Parts: sequence; structure tokens; C-alpha cells
Amino acid sequence: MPELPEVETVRRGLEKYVVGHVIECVELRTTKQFTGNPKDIEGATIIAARRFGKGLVIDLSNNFSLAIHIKLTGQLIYRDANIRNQKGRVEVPNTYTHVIFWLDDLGHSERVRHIEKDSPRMGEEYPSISKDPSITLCFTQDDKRGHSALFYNDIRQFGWIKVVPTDTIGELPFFKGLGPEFSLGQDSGHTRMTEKLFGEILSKSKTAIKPLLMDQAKMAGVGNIYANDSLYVARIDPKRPANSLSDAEVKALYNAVLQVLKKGLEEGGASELTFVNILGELGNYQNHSQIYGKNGEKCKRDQTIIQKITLGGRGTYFCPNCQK
DNA sequence: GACAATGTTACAGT
DNA sequence: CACTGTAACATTGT
Repeated sequence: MPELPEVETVRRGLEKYVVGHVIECVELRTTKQFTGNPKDIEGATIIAARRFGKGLVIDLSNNFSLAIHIKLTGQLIYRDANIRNQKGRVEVPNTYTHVIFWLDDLGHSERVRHIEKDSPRMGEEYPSISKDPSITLCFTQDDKRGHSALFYNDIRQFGWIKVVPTDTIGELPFFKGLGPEFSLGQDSGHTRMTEKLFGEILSKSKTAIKPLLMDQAKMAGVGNIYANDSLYVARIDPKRPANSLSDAEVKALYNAVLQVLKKGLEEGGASELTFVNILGELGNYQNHSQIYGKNGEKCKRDQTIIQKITLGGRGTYFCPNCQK
């Protein structure tokens, strides 16, 4: 899930389905990916979902937020209490469900009283649930049946979820280190990339253009799929030093990046690995990718065989004939 | 079994 | 300091 269009797809899903709910309790089935005190968010209402580059922030009514990065295989899936699993969607919970945010729900708005009875008071240490992942924090099986929930699944367990005060989000290393990001016009407010800024960043670096496109500290949002496709659309060799691009090439590449990100978002993201939207449904960009994953196939423009190399440690696909 | 997979981070080396 | 390569994180699929 990885790149801007995928994360934005999830953000929009959060906005549509999850904002407005109260987090009744947090169930940690695996604890290594979760930091902070779950008790800081239980009882709070979800008021907004923001995205910064490939990072997500879920804001709560009590001035705490959830900072989330799903890395390669994380999934955030919302399920209504009455429509838990459906054909064509990821079933939840499953083996890879590590965190469950149990939510209030229509017809089931009564809070579970024993949550409060057993919860530590402000300032008290949270019980060492981390030692025993089998402990359900606050809901009984019966409670769960009647409640909607937000599930966090992650096969590779590279992702993270952090409970932090809302005003300290910017201090987290990931968010602090983000460069200006490509904007699709309607996303939330991180510093925006402009063509001028893009040109300046490229002119200051002699590193290969593709790794630079993917360097989140220099510019946020582009990962391997969209970097490959952008360079193909702009007909630029991924190995070119960034500062060797002409003004026309810079402009073409900037527009190509915006174009492929927009297409990715329109298609609901690329489900190359495990990516699904908030409902657990696949995206469709993988069926529209320009060159990513197509080594050995023919270039659509000139029928040259597409090559795959490694650049900056990542698989890189390009047409050796029309990408100069 | 070897290798690669939408990402980030830490570290060693140039 | 800037940049590069590599390993690591954990698991699956080819």
C-alpha cells in the first residue's frame, strides 16, 4: 500500500466510513507494531483522517492522534457490525490482523462498562498486555458481534501505529523528514510540490533520477511503481543524473508524475501485493501500469523489449530505446 | 532453496 | 556533509 494514491485511497475510505465513530476499545493481538497507550484513545471520537506523503494520521476528539504507516503490506479495513465479511473482500479478522479498533455502532451505542471499571486512571501504567497477546482488552465475544471495527492487518509487520498528542505529529521522525509532496488537488495540507521546486530539487542532485523521485526526504509520495511509470511516460532513462535533465524534461517528468499518481488514485490504487481499500476491495492500477513489472514484454511505443535492472537497490523497468 | 516483493531506517564506506 | 550500497525488519510467492 504503499504509495500516495494507495494511501490517499485509504484516507478517503477512513473519511467516509470511520470518521465520526467512537473508538470503544483497542485490541492488540500483536504488540510490536503499536506504540503509545491505547487508553489514551479509548472513548475518543475520530474527527479527521489526514495524509502526509505515504503516512496517515487519524485525529481524535481528545487531542490525541494515531500516526500510521502501512509500509508494504499493511491494510486498514473497516467492517460494519452487520456486514462483516463479503465475497470479493478480505475477511477480517484473519491471521494477519494485529490491531482491532472496536468502534461504537448504530444500535449498539451502549458503552461497555467494564472497560472503564478495569481501565487504569490517567497517569497509571497500562497493564502489561504486551506480554500476553491473547488477552482481549475490553470486549467480550458477544460485544464484538454487535460492533463495527477498524482492522489493521499486516503480513510482513513492517508498518507502525503510534498514539501521540495531535500537536506532536510533526515531531515524529517520519513526518519531520518529509519533503514537499505531489498534490492531487484535494488532499490534506502538507507542503506542496511545484514545478519550480521540483526543478530546483533535481538541479541540486547528481544522483540517478529514479532513486531521487523515491527519496521521501526530497519529495514525498512516489514509490517504485509510480517512479517507474512516470519515467516511462516522460521518456527519461531512470539512470540519468537528476541534474542532467533539460528544462523540458523536468517539466515533462513533473507532469508525468502528476499524471500517473492521478491515474493511480482514479483506479483505486495498485493491488500488486496486498493492497486493498478500506472495504477490503482490490484496486485496479496494476492493470494499467505503464512499465512496472513488465520486464521481457514489449514497449507499447516501439516494441523494444523492456529491461529490468536494479537501481538504488530497487527493481527498475525501462525501455532502452525510448527512454533517453 | 534462492530470490524478489508498492517502504523505511540504520549503518558502513567513499 | 552528501551520497551509495547493504542489511534488516517478516512473510509469501515464484
